Amino acid sequence: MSTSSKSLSSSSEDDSDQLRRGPWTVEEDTLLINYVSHHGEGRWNLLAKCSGLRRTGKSCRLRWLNYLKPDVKRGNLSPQEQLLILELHSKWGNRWSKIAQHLPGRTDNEIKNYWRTRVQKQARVFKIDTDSTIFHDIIRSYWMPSLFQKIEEPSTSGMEFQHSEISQPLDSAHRHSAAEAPAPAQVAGQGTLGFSQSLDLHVQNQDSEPCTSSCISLSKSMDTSYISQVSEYPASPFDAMVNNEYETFLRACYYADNSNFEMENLNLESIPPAAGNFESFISNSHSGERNWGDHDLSGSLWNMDGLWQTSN
DNA sequence: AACCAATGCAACCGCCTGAGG
DNA sequence: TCCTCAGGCGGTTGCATTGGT
Repeated sequence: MSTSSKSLSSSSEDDSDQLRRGPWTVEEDTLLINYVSHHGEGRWNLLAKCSGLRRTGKSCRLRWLNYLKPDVKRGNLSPQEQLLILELHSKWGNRWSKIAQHLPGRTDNEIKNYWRTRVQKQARVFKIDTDSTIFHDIIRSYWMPSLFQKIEEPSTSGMEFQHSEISQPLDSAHRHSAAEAPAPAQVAGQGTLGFSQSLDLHVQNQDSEPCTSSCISLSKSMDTSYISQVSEYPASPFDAMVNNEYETFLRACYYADNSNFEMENLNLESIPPAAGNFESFISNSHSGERNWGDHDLSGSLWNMDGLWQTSN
């Protein structure tokens, strides 16, 4: 965003003692860039004093790191990056700077904004807490597979994924009967993230943690050295559910139209009537009350608009 | 065309941590 | 051990932009 057109929210040019606040001007950016190019990063308070900028050191640092630094990547987050954010957030929570370390060119601020504007928005739509296991499972069972779907589609991105077994049919895993289903520890990653996809990621390990589950193997333009391996997923909350309910939920997710597998398109209103409310569905499941289980989902699918429809 | 609400994002705030004296 | 300060981090705010009516 160009700051030159923005007006300063406070202070005036002739108020020389006052620190400037608000959007940065082109002149300020130029001053900062010139100073850093000659003296390097760091010692931000000194920089603020010596550069002629009437900004706090913190403000200078932030402007540099989030906007002016040459390797800052701009533009929309790729599906790969979104997937990585979701994955790493499930591992580390709101450790934005730590997450950002694994997305070259992306800043913690940008990732934080992405989370708040995109991910939390969905939680509001569902009227559930982003910290809830329900929401985490929606992400893993729906959003992340949709991103994988996008990644699989050619020419949607300059970056490519290498994921073994990713082309395996979506339903191959969850078609296991409850008896056949792997134990929760084994399901971790596959039972929650893809529930059907074995995402055996092979990533260089920065943290020397064992790479035990789905790890994303990024190639091409994304430097894999930045990607830490992802540790074990927590067991799916659905592991505790009545098997039939879990199975039914997975079926519902699977029948979603792959061509439009977008979190944004997930419309709980369009889910089969008895399961229109996710929370009640979950609670009913836990209480043993059947919900979708009584609903014949065969032949039902998500249409191109992400709306639930039945074939008859 | 005008208004309003929602959205996205840059920037700020306040707290925490670690280094140095 | 305590104090001070710079830098880092996560949370929050403010405003320009966008989309709908």
